[in-house]
Amino acid sequence: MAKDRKIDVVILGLLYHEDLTGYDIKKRLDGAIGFFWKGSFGNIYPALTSMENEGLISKRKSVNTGARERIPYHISKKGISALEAWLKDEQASNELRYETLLKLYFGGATDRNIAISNINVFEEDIKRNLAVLNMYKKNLEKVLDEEDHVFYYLTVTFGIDTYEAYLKWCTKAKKLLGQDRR
Amino acid sequence: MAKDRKIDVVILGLLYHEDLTGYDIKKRLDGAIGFFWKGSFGNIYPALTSMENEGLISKRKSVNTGARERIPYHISKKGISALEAWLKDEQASNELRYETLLKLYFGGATDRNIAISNINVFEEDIKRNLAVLNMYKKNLEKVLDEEDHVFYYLTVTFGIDTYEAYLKWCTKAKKLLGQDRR
DNA sequence: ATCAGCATGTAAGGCGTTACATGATTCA
DNA sequence: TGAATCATGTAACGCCTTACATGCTGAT
Repeated sequence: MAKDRKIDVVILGLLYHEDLTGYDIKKRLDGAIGFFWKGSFGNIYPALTSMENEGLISKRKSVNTGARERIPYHISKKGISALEAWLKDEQASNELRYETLLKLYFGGATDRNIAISNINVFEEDIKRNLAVLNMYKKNLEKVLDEEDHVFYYLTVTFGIDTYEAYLKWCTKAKKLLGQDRR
Repeated sequence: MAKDRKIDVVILGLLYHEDLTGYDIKKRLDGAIGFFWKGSFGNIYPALTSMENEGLISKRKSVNTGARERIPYHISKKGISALEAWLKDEQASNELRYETLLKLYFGGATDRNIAISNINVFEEDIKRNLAVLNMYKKNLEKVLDEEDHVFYYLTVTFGIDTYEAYLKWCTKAKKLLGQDRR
């Protein structure tokens, strides 16, 4: 498996449950997973090719659903082993790159209203995302007893809890910047 | 300024206050900024060179402090304009890539204890970081009235608030995974 | 008729990580 | 003596984003 290409394990994780095409995988990444991991076509398709060469996954016969051909992939035993090895490996790289915080950190270089305005933009964005996550949560609660849904539920509540913390911080931050005008 | 190379604005933001060498800049990025933005030598030095070619910054005369030469950089008027333009631009890309959440999402592929163990590793990591951030906060509170320190303070409290939310979530998550064993 | 969505892929180019090269000073 | 820190840089390599190419189907 490619050393630094994390999309590989995302693909393996998804294929563990069902055969999927590259397009399907992209759809999944545009959903709930997208809140903590992103992927693009130019990222996914080459990964599928190289993972097939490594024997981690295999092509199933392509299906024509009317539109273009669909090429579903299937996980192999080797692929399952690789997925398990990754899950058991305790080290995980968690990184956030928050341009909003960067702008705030350097906010002293311009008018303070710019900083407040940037916080507002961030706040609106988070509110939109929070609404989506709450919808996911609501749907997941109905099926919490089904296989693996606890895990999906937990990633969604992680998002909700942190986004709610963000919103509280936004309020505090704007208050501090407003009051403390010098 | 390079289109997609965000390290440029980090450098400009830091140079706005004082002349710094590449090494100094790396030190800053290893401190409080590192919680929301990272940088490496192989990232910083080439950026300094290209930004000098663009006239955003300029070399000051190199100083020998005994060890190797130090080459401080100074921000130009053009550099200040670029920094301000970036601050005023409302769009900001905020991305998190949380491998821990990825492992949790796909946690159904192995023993549930693996998932719990991964949460524990994450929790310990967050606790360590939280201790550092609380120290930063304590130090900043003493000098909150000084120029720009409100901004540094706010980025630190952002980190503290979200990390505390993470910890609460960890407790909930482990409880749910423990109880709900099927 | 046209646009959105389905679907697979390639190509260019930039960006970043990691390791390496070099070498002085300070401290244990 | 040896390790850590100071300090600047280069090189290899891989990864990812973005844009492009292609073309069908179904809905408006």
